[in-house]
Order: sequence, then C-alpha cells, then structure tokens
Amino acid sequence: MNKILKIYKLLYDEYKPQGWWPILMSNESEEYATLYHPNDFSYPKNRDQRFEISIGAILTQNTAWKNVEKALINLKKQDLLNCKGILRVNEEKLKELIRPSGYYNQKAERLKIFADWFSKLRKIPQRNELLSLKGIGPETADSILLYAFKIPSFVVDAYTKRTFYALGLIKKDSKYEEVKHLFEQNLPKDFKLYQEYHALLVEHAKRFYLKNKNSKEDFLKTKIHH
DNA sequence: AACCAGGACGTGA
DNA sequence: TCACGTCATGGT
Repeated sequence: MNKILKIYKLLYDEYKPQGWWPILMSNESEEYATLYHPNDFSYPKNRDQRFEISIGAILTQNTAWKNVEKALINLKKQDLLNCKGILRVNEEKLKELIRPSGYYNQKAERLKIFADWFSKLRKIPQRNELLSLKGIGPETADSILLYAFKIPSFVVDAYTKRTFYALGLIKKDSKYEEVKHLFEQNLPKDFKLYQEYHALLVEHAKRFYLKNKNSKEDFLKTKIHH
C-alpha cells in the first residue's frame, strides 16, 4: 500500500468520519447552525444547496468557519442564501450581512460575481471556469468542485501542506498543483475518499500543527514507516 | 493583547 | 514567475 493511502487509513482509524461540508440547518426552536453529516455523501439536494456550499467556500477564505457561519445565518434569515438572493440584495447591504466573515468589502463583490456566473450555469462547471472568476483561486475552486458538485478534485489547504511538510513528504515551497497531484496520483479517483481525506487532514492539523503551537509529537511520524 | 484562521489578488522586480 | 503587502472580523 502506498504511503498516501496508508496515512488516510491511519487518520480514519484515529478520528471519526468528519462529514464535510457543513450545511446550514435549523432546529426545533428555529435556531440556525451549520452541521456536519458523517457518512452522508449524497449529492446536494438542490441548486440552492450547491450554491450555499460554494458561497461558504468563498467566505471561509483565510477565515475561521465560526465567522462564516454567522454570515450564512445572517443571509438565511433574510432569505438571501441563494443565487437570486445574492443578485437581488444591494452590495452595501450584502457587506453588512457578511461582515462577521471578514474581508467583507472584497467578499461582497466576489459573491456578486459568483452569483452572476452561477445563475447562467447549466452544466457541471470546469475547474478553469471557476479559476477565471475573481475571488476563486485553486483551493476554493477545488472545494466547490468536490463538495458542491461531487467531482473528485483534491483540495489542498494550508493544513495539508503543514502536515505533509512535517512528515517530510513535500518541500516547504511546494506549489499547490504539485501537492494536489501527489494526492491524486496515489489515490483512487473517488470523491468520497477525497472529501474525507481533506477533512481528516484539517482535523489532524488542528491538533498537531496549529501555527506556532505544535507542542505534541505527531503520531503519524512513527506509524507511516511500518 | 498580540496572533491567527479551511486564500486570493495586485503590484513591482 | 514570484515574493510581498493588503484585505478584516472574532476567538484564544
């Protein structure tokens, strides 16, 4: 078994399935929260849910999910968490609603641009189409493809790089596409596996590779060799 | 009370 | 191509 797949199995055995992507739900008392759904890999119910996941991917750029959740709830309460809603609301109002997620000036503009593109979307998007939109870089594009459209496109984030650099599997200055290829060339092309692997790496890195606070020794270091 | 979070873009060399 | 500054709120 190759090392990349072995690491996945070690992570999967260590942590519970993570159930990304978190979706906005309301409980009995009509309070909203984003919830994870372990072992649920069903295709997004409808167009609105694919849109919600995409918007979340944009809003979470360099931002803690808790802050994104606040923004999503603000939009939902105004019935604006859908393509038409984002197109309808005026940009200043949009800025106000997504303010908790940070960078709200640029993110508001980018949500508008994305909603405009999404409204004309009639087929599965290509990666290059997404990358051509202002505000969507490689990680956001891959997140949208993988979680909103269930296309096996591996997501590489800062946590992934930190962990794999610590394990000696990539260089510190490895490019996004290099790391992406490393995973995709060593894994079966399975969107469920890609989703779970990415989420598990985030969970692992939060425990062992928080910036400037890597106190504990990564258990993977000893186990990946035998 | 600094430091950082599930990045991306514009600029200058 | 690429290093660097910028964008911004909220949690620890």
